[in-house]
Formats: sequence, C-alpha cells, structure tokens
Amino acid sequence: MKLSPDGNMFTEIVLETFKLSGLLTTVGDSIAASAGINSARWKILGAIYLSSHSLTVPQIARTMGQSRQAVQRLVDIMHKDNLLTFSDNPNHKKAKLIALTEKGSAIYLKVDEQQIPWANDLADNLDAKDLATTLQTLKKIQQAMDAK
Amino acid sequence: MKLSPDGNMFTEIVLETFKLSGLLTTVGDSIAASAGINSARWKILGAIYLSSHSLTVPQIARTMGQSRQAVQRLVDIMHKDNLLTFSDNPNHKKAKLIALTEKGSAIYLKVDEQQIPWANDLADNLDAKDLATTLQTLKKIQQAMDAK
DNA sequence: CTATATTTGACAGTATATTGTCAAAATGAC
DNA sequence: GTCATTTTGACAATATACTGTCAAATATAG
Repeated sequence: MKLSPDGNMFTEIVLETFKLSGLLTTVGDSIAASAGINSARWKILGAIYLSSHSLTVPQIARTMGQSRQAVQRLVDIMHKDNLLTFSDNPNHKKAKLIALTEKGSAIYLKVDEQQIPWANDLADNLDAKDLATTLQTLKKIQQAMDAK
Repeated sequence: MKLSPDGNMFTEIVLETFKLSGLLTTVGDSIAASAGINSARWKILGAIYLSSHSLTVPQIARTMGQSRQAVQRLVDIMHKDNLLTFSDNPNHKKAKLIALTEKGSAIYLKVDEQQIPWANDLADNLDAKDLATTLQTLKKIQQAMDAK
C-alpha cells in the first residue's frame, strides 16, 4: 500500500508537529526562565489561568494532552512552591480543585509579558488567513483522531 | 501589552501543537507496537530511512529536533537490538555513520504498512488545500523561530 | 599555519512522562 | 437502589529527554 498524496502531506504534518513541539518547548523554557520556572510549569499555570476557574488534575491533564500522573507530579511540586492552592471540590471528595496563588498568577503574567511580544512578532511575518487555516486544521486532526 | 489578533491565533497554534504532539505519540506507540517497537524508536528508523543514506547521531537529532544525547541513547540501544549498524565516517573520525540493518528496515516497513492506511484515512476527511497550507505554515513558523 | 570556536561522543545528574497497579469515589445502566 | 464501569489519587518502576561537563576531532578566522 502506498501513501496517497494527501496521506503523504498528512505524514509530513505529523513529523513537523513533533519537531515544532520540541522547538517550542525549548523557546518556552527560555521565556519562562525569566520568571524562574520552565515550560512544563508554565503550561500548568496557563491551563488553569486560561480556564478562568479552578480545575482538577485530570482536567488539566486532558487540556494538555498528557497523563494525569505527570500533571499530578508537577502540581504537587508547584503546590509546595506556593504557586497553586488546593481546595475541596463540592462535586468530588477526592479530586481537589486547583487554583493559582497570587504568586502563581503573578509569575504567569510575568511570563506572558515575554511571550506576547514574541508571539506578535512571529505572527507578524505570517499570513493571518494561513494561521487561521492551520489552527482549524490542527483541531480537525485531533477530532478525527478522537473519533477513531 | 496585549496579544494582537494574529498573535493570539499564533498562541493557540502553539498550544494545539503541544497537544497534538502528545496525541500523535500515543497513536504512534500503538501503531509501532505491532512491530515490537515504540514511537521513539520508530522516529529514529524513519529519520534514517527517509534520508535514504547514512546519518550521524547529531544529524538525526537535528532532523528530529531533539538533543543529540537523547538520540545517542536510543541509537545505542537499537544497535544492541540489531536494528542499526555503525560504520566509519570518512569525513569524521568520531562521528560514526548509522544505517538500518535488514531487521531495522523490515520493522520500519512493517510499521509503515500500518501507518499508511491510517494517514490516508485521516487525510481523506480533510481538505487537501488546508493540509498544504498547514504544512507550509508549520515550516514557516520553524524558520521564523530559527531566525531569532 | 595558528589560534579560536564549534562539533562530537561519553558520562553523570536531573527532569519529565508513561505504564501499571490498587483502593476509594463517582458515574451510568438497569 | 444495585451492580458494573469509570474516574481519581497514590505509589512504584521504567522510559525518555535535557543540562552540564570533559576531552578529542573538526571547522573557521586571521
């Protein structure tokens, strides 16, 4: 069996996604470093901040597309570091709700200050329509995979 | 400072890239499992196979966007497992050239047999033009990042 | 050619992520 | 309500990846 032309493009997208993910993590590490954290912790802060309410560990994991154990580990460390608070979940006895502390929120915003001009700058050199198409297509790929 | 509309889209693409990369690795693991390997080893085999000639460890690492140490570790294991051969590099005394053994090649092709219908199937439900735009945009993002 | 900078393999230490397992809690089917 | 299934936190074992460091090999600048 051979790859169809579209299947071939799809395969290339897969490979580029892997590569870009690695590059973005590296850049993310240097951006986050200015606030004393790393990419992994930044992603956790972002998931909670952007949801605009408290989340449980499994919810964060699903948002990030990672295992709940990996997220749990980071969340526990960040709780010790006073970046996150745990509070009781009225809907679940075991699954605590996780929110940002002031320190956590401040750090997230500080990283965001660095990330925003970076994203704006890079986006400037790209076509807005192409960016929209790319975003939609990436989402569609995920949906298509979920459906399998 | 605020995110521009384009900067915001760009940020969303970054987050989707992270998520998709994780999902693809998971799917890749199950595809590769049928041949007794995992995603990480599959990626190494693919980098060599697709280059159609021998590569050094740092070359593979650059292709994959990973550290040379991570690749070296996997390559050493795969050499022990008789998936890869080392040969002297006429252009470099230390950096050996790495190629696929027959076993490594057979395993790669076996995984490819699974991956091809999967990619064709998913690509079928997506617009060819959108896929092309997505691929080009992902590449452009990488170039823009390299330029910084 | 020489001096400097970069690349490379090797090694150690650490960070991150996955899988598997278990029991408690929650959910859904009936 | 009851029972089977799923979700969740906790823990352990393992896999994967990054950083830093070092010396040898290579490449580059002058």
